[in-house]
Parts: sequence; structure tokens; C-alpha cells
Amino acid sequence: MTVVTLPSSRRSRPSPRRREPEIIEAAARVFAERGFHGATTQDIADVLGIRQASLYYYFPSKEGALELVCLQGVGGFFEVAKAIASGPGTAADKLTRLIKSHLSPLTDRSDFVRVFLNERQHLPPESRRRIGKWSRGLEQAFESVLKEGVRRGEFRSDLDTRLAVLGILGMANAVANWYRAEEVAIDRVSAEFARLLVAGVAKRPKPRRRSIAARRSGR
Amino acid sequence: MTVVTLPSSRRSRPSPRRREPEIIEAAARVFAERGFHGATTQDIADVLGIRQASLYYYFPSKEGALELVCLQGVGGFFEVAKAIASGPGTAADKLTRLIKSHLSPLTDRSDFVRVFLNERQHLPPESRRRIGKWSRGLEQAFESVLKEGVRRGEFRSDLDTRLAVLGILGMANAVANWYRAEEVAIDRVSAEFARLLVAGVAKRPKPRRRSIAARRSGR
DNA sequence: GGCGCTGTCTATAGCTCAATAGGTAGAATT
DNA sequence: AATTCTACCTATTGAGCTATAGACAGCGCC
Repeated sequence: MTVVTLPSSRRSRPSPRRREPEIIEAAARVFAERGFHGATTQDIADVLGIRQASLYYYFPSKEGALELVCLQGVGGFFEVAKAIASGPGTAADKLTRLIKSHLSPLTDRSDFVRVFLNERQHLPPESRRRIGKWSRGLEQAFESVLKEGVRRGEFRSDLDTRLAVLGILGMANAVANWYRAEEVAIDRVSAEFARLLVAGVAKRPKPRRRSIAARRSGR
Repeated sequence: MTVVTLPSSRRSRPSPRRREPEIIEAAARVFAERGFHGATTQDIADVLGIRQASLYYYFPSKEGALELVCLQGVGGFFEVAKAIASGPGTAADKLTRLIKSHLSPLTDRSDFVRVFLNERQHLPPESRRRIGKWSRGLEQAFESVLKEGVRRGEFRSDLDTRLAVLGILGMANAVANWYRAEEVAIDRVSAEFARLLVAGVAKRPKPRRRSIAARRSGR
């Protein structure tokens, strides 16, 4: 005999919140445009055409909304980067793919990315640390590829990999701030930057010996 | 500094606002740390050990303070860059010097630079445009050097100079955000970045000998 | 056809903050 | 000695903002 399965259970589906994606996107847009502290909940409500107080049906606080936006700003990033870094290919090839994949979300999620990059510092300490792990993981993915390149002799042996990572990410992250104004496709940016950076870290053709590239393990 | 008293002038401007530099520096520090909208005038007053209302003896509004900080954040930059760009030397050499001079203010004025880079968007439209001219001038200095390099055959002929400028400035400007946390001297950063970027834009191998990498680029 | 749930509303509490008004001690000037 | 000016102060106003409280319309469901 089946016990009546709580038709109106408190444990039933928490809350559908059908429009939540739409609400978070509006928040992302407003935060990206005006900055977290420069934006008001009223601004977000205006974008959606609802009342300011109605927003609190969807998020518990303004800071909560920021966290949701930031989470979507890094979402998946790190996993993809890690997969590329530990996957097959030359270091130069991997670096190129890392850059491409790092920039690709800008085509359709630039607001989320911008908020993550520029506003995450205003998160309460706890969630900031939680999200900070993603960032550091990403840096490590890049750095491991650079180190691999150095080890294999593809890249300059005196390369400061830490500085190079910071430089590469600086260059790449800045794209979020101008790519709408400049009229240019992300793929073109990725390609140009990848080429520039790979050439920048590559070992110069000083040694006329063909040894290094051929020296890779196996074969 | 003791003021030399002007003999017979009631129009003399005695010594107005002696502490102004100190006040603006405090504002820069607070704006850099918390962002313009995240900072309160009370925060600035706390740094100085004076009352919040007393600040209005030195600036007319919070936005006015931001403008003063931003002005000092770009101060002189552009002139120096222009001088380098139109001066003597190879393009690679000039690019190196541009990067060095672009990063050098970070040693002692990083707060001002950070505020200029991150908060200038919150200026009222008028002063933002006024300050925006400085930025564009700087971009042009970099771009003219890149174009010169291409023209002279130092740099790749298919280099997208606009994207390269944006990339270079992105890489360089990001330094302001991490160089305190990372323990590294600015000179080292300049040197590493300059080397990386010059190699990145340079025409591949000096075509004196056949090299392995040569067949990659155009032929 | 009453019930509960979702998604919105109105109204407002409670607080923070920029900015103004007006006062004054003390140094500098006359 | 009187006056002026600098560099603060106290007190307060008024606006704007986040967040809460509580009502309720429509809908799907037994």
C-alpha cells in the first residue's frame, strides 16, 4: 500500500523559477555596463519590465545575483582548459587552442565574462574564494602548457612562465572590454593573438640544428 | 615649502590647499581598492584622519575627485609615448621603450593608474571624453610604431596592427592589477613582456638560412 | 469549487551616503 | 591689534537604495 506521496510536499521541487535565466541575464547586462556598485536593482527590473521588489523572488540579495552571474561567467571554462592542457599535441598547438577556447565565450556570453573579470572582487569573501579557485585552475592550465613547451624545447628555456601566463591572460581578458566596440570577429582575434603569443614564447631559430623538434618522445 | 610673499598683490594666490596632493592620493588609494561606487567619501576621510565633510574643502564632489585622480593617472604618459614613437631607433627598439615607459609609473603611482584604467568609465560624459583623448593618443603612438615596423620590414607584413595594439595594451595594463600581489620588479616585467611582444610581431626568421620553422609562415 | 502554488504587485521600513550650512581656532597679514 | 584666510569642525538635510511584508490574480488539480 502506497503511502500518500505528499502531494503538496515541502520537499517537492524547490521552485521552478521559469524565468530565472532571463533574470540573471538582465543582471549580467546591468552589472557589466555599470559595475556592481554602480548598478541598482531598479536598473535590472527596468530591463525586465517588472518591479524592483519582484526580483527578490529570484535571488536573495544583490550580492547573490552577482554570484550567480559570476558562476556563469566561468562556467565550464576551467574544465575545457584542463582537458586541452593534458591532451595531445605540441605545446604551441595547445596554447593556440587554449587561447581560442578562452575567447570563444565572448561571442554570446560577454556580459557574464566581463562581470566575472571586473566585479568578482566585490563578492563577499566566501564566494570570492570559491570562485577564485576556478581562476587559479585556469592559470595553471596555461602555465603547465608553457612549462611543457620549455621542457620540450619548443619554447625559450629562459621564459618566465609565470609572467608569460599573466601576460597572456591579461591580453586575452582585455578583449572582453573592447570587442563590442571594435568591429571584429572573435575568431580573428584568437588567431592573431595566438600567432603573436606563440611566436613570442617560441625558441628563436638560433640553433640551425633540426634536433629539437624531432626529439620528441617516442618514434 | 614656504611661500615667497608677493610684495604688493591682493590677487596673489597665497598657498591654497597645501594638502591637496595628500588628499588626492588618499582618494586614489580608496578608489583603487574599492572601486568608485564601492568607495565612500567617509573611507577617504578615514585614511586621512579627518571628517568626511572636510573633504569638500578640497574637491567639489566625489566625481570631481575621481577626475583629479584620473588626470594624474595619465599625466605625462602620452607626451612621453609620442616622443618615443617619433624619435630615433628601430621599431623593435621603440616598442621596447614604449612598453618600459608605459609600465614604469606602476612603481610609484599604481593606484592612480588603476583608477584611471578601471574607473574612468564612471566619470561624467564630459570629463570622460576629455580624458579619453589621452588614451587614444597613446594607442596611436603604439600603432604608429607597429606600422613603421611593418613598413620597414622589421615586423610581419600581415600583422593586424590594430589588434596588436589592443593586445599589447591589454597585456601591459593588466599588470596594474596583479603586480603588487606577485612579488616582482616592474623592470623585470617590462623586459619579459617587451621581449615576448617584439618576438611576437617580428618577421619570422631572419632569412639568411633555411630554418625549420620557415615553411610554416608564408612563402 | 475550494486549495495551493507561482509570479507578480504595492507600500514602506531602515539605512547609507553625498553634499550643504554655518561655525571657529589659529596662523598670517596689515 | 585688528583683520583675513586656511583648514578644519559639527550638525543636518534629503535623496536613493536594499530588502521585507503582505496582498492577490491566475492557473492547475483533486
